[in-house]
Amino acid sequence: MMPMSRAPEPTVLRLSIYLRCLRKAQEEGISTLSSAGIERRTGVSAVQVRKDLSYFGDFGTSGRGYDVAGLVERLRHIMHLDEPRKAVIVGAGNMGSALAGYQGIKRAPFILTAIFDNDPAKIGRRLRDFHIQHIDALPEVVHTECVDLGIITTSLASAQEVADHMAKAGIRAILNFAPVRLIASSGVAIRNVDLVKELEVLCFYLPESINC
Amino acid sequence: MMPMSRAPEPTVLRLSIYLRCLRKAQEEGISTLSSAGIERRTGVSAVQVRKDLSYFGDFGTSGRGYDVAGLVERLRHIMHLDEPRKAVIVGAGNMGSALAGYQGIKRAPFILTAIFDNDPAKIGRRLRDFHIQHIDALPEVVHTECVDLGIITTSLASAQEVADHMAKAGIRAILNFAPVRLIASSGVAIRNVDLVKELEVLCFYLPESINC
DNA sequence: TAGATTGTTAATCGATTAACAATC
DNA sequence: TAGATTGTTAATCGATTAACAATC
Repeated sequence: MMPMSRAPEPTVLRLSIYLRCLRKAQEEGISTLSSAGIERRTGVSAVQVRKDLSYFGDFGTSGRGYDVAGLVERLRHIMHLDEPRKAVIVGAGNMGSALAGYQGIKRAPFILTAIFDNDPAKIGRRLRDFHIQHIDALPEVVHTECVDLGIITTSLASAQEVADHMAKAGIRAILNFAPVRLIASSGVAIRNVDLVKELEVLCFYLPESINC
Repeated sequence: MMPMSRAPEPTVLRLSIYLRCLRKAQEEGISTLSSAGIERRTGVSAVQVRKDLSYFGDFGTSGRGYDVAGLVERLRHIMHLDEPRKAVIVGAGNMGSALAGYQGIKRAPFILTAIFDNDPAKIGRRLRDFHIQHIDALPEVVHTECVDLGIITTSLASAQEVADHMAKAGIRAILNFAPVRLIASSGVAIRNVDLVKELEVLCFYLPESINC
């Protein structure tokens, strides 16, 4: 009935899954999808889909399901993806370079705006479509370009300092690739991509030495 | 008391956190750490730490805490990180290249063994310390080198096919960077790193247009 | 012994699932 | 109307937290 604000985090993660599924359906020319249809395409149970969506409003039609285009628009709005979201990368190493070339981060609504580093040897050098800027220029760029998202691809040693710089510059959301749990400034959302952790967890589920 | 096998997944994820914390403490020359000490260093509550460890055995000493070196060894064993773990990358694009240069994946117990692609133009070319091999060579390499881990950095379009190839070649654990939920062959553990999803979730938690 | 800290059992909390009335 | 499907309330499930006896 009423949009209740506080959705659990697992729900928010699934919204992104639904959005991807609906966009794909849209490309396939499908105009209506039931929660059962979304289950078939995502693996998330139909009742979970309906429950998740119900946190934000009534989007479906009894007996028919959800209008695909309409729900895409609603989800885009709910997730704040209906206007451009500018991002900057700090750390012009391997990972920063890979992300700067990654299409997913350059597609709407995301706009990759600048890349920073603190290594004097790198400043001014070209990386993909960008010139690497000194980290000191971050606040200026964040301010003039209205940057929302900060991506940290520095070494472990610099990550917390960079996160603090970002928060101070006004960035309210950080994606961190350094293998450290950052201490968040208040009001700053942080998500961590921890590749070593992922590999270690996979090893846990691996039977010991199957191949040898 | 008794090691009870079935630990919940959140527990397994935290084991990796504890291991990192303990290794750091070890480097700092700390020989004993209580669950309260681990809480201070990781943010995971002391009772959670004790509960998590209790799934696998009794590792602590009442009144003192945990022997750091001993617990590191125990955790390494529990997580199957006490012998080399060979990994291959499929997809020699930006992300594959970045991972091939990433130290975290080259440090013990991980050994990056080979990189594959299906683009004839790339085969044989040098990438970091490797020569890119044709994907058809995957089963041979997996077999002779005893590869445990497969990392997928291909496009969305190829990811499922590559996952199937990996499973058929005998790889039992896959780390997937393509933005798609892979259908796992039975007995194959899969973890997904979904960067667009991470960015979208961050946007959800972002207030709308603060900087503009 | 007294103080500190573990490992476990019971209580709580939060998310998922089941059941179902409402409605197109 | 009959069939399909939604949104919600109640029941279940699983993980976290609290309480505490055991023990070094």
